Amino acid sequence: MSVTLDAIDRHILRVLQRDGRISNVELAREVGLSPSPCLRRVRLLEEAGIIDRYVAVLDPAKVGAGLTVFARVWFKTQDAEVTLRFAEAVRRFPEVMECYLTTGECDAVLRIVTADLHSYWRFQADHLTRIPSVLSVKTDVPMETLKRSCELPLR
Amino acid sequence: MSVTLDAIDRHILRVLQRDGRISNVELAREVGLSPSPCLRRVRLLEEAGIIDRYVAVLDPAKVGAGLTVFARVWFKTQDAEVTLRFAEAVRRFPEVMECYLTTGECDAVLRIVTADLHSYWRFQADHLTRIPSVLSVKTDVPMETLKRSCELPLR
DNA sequence: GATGCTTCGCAATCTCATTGCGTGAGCTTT
DNA sequence: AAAGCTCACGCAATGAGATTGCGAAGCATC
Repeated sequence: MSVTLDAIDRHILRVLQRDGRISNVELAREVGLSPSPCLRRVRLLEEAGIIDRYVAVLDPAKVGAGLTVFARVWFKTQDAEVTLRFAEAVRRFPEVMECYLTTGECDAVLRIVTADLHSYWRFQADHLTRIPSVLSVKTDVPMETLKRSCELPLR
Repeated sequence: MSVTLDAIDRHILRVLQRDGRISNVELAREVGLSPSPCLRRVRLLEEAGIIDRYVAVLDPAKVGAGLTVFARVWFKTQDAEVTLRFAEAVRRFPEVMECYLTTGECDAVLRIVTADLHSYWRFQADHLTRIPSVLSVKTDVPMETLKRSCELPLR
């Protein structure tokens, strides 16, 4: 199912990326439609998978997830089996927010979220380095987060 | 305003992180409350800033943002002025999804989202390298994204 | 054991989501 | 150019859910 996005669709998506719980009545007003065609467009965007889902965004610091650590991972070997096992393991840990497979310097980069450094080291020792695929881990702790956005650019 | 999260609050947050548009009636059923105290808890979590906001999550590939590139940035100098200017510039670009200031190898790491490699190079040439603070940029293109989650771990 | 505090559930009201239907604009065909 | 077709719009009715006030129950304190 292919949907070509017109200006109104993009306007809807921009608004919903900022406020996913806006009422349809207000959304319609913002994009210059009446409620029913507006809701119809939203439903089409959902069915087309363009809107994947709606989520609540929590304040990391207030739920004990204030620290972001990047972990660069080296694998023991470079085969499909090892990669698959690693992917499965990584999916289980809620602390792992993002995981990318890379070429070059290391084999994978993880963004890991914990309460503080102590929690992180415990996570690394107890879980990360115990994944059978993992040979070694190096960590980077950013001093400051300048930006973290969920809003994809449209056009 | 400090709110201590009990088991029900964490349950609510877990559900809302998965489905930010669940009706209050169904949310109440899932966490084992009646609708009114459930809604009251949600409102308190919002007012306390624990729930920061609600957003629609789009499919990057379907809105022309299929490529993730990590850009490591080196600054010309290391003072507050340069950092501040850089932060302001970075905030303006919707393509920059995340930006971290780091120590060690480079000065900043950016996660940048574009449609494809061609769009990325254009963005880098036209915008990124033209930020006055920026001395040089090196890019890392992950082969594969194994995980990208919005859900913070609770407890 | 009484009092105060907190959080619950119930009920009433009101807003909003949802669906069906008629209308008009734009495009194709003849 | 007119007729026909399609698509998206707005309106209206209905039903579901959000929201608020109020009384009751649990728990701690004194």
